[in-house]
Amino acid sequence: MARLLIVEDQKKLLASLQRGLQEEGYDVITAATGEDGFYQATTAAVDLLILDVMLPKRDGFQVLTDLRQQGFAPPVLMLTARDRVEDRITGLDSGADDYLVKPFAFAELLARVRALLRRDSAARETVLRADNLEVNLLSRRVVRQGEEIELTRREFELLEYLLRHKNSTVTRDMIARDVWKEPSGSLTNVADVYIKTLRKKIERADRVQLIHTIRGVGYALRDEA
Amino acid sequence: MARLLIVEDQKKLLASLQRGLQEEGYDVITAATGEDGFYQATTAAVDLLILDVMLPKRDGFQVLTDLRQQGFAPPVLMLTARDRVEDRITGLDSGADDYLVKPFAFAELLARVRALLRRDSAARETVLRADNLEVNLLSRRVVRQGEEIELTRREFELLEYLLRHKNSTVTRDMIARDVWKEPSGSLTNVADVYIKTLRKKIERADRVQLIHTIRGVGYALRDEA
DNA sequence: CCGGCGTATGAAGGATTTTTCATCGAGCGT
DNA sequence: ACGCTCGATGAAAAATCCTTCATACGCCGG
Repeated sequence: MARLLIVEDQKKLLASLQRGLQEEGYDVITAATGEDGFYQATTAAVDLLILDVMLPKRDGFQVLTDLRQQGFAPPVLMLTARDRVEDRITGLDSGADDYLVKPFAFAELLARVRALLRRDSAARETVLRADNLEVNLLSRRVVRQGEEIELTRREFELLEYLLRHKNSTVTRDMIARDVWKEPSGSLTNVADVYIKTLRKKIERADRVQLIHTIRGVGYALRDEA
Repeated sequence: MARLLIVEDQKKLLASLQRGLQEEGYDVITAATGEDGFYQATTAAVDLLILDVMLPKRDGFQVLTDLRQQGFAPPVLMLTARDRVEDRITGLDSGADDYLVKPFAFAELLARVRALLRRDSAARETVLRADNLEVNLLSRRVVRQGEEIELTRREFELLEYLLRHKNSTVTRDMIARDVWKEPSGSLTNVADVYIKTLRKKIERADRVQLIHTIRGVGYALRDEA
């Protein structure tokens, strides 16, 4: 589950936020000062930061500016008692993704947290699909029907190539050239062998055949959606 | 510049939003009904959708739900006169990324639009940098000073991890947990060994040291730009 | 039905990657 | 400066991945 960092100096509020968010299943870590918050944000692997503006020593705006400067990428939800429009604009422009004014309903905080995490993970997606097969090019994870499939580098590259040419036939020469980066007349049957291991891994329990043999030509990954 | 779609049935508000956003340099298209909004969102290449909730025929919630269903990915900012917490939660949970209650300050709308667009483009970024080192997460190619560097899977993942935590210290435990996906107290020094191979490959001819040892803590990839 | 061509398959060999281990060296506190 | 701890390093073992090869199978034309 996602890891949240809450930076808030009011003990009672901090405790109740932590408890509430943990009950929702989040992994919550906390800090009570701007300095500690900064430290935790840069050292723990945080998925979302909930940051109070009014903090002793270093205020939230400053912490956030410094973090973004450093390349801190996760979404940030600012909390504050200050309800002036200028404050909200300052917060957003110093790198916050959302801005919630105290007092707020916990349920709304939750909804905003969900929205921020949802977008963050959605935007990172670079996914190729066919049938119920999903290939994430960034995380390099392959999933079919909720089941994760482990592929080696070559297998992954071959599958990516087939997916990019979805519903059209690719010849062995094309594969040799583009996946193996070898001259046209590659003598061996490496590609055949890899097609086999791909089939074994991808078309196992699942009965829908994706990779079709085009006799005399090559292979085709078909998505009859 | 980014293209925004505004869906709003109040003519005067729509016109003033359009004008104001265009003055900021955005490419603005509009719709006055839920149906037209849905159509435009699915056919024009929209970077951000500003969506009113109260619309004739199909209301904003429904339009949004249908759009997300269809795979509509861009961020959505909902506008509404309804200020009940439940409405905001409904909006966020049906796929909105932000929710602004009328009447609002135009400057705040602008700040929220900036924040949404900023996050969206940042998350799509697929290149990590430090000094003159570039790591492309999609092609998995690593280049320093124009020279291509070949990394194995583990080396690449470790480097990516260090870069994602640029300018902060990562402990061996963090590396073990997040790169090797192993429980905390991993007994061996695999990470050390990989740090070494990374250093050898990345800090070769180039004299600028990137990976620093933080004695007693871990390692830090520093970018003193 | 048979032969021939093209594809599938199993297994082995080779190459690379990943991990372990033993030892060396460098920084830090006393 | 000494000793101790932590990190660096080289090399070898283990695991995995990639390629090759020999053979089996199946489709298609005659």
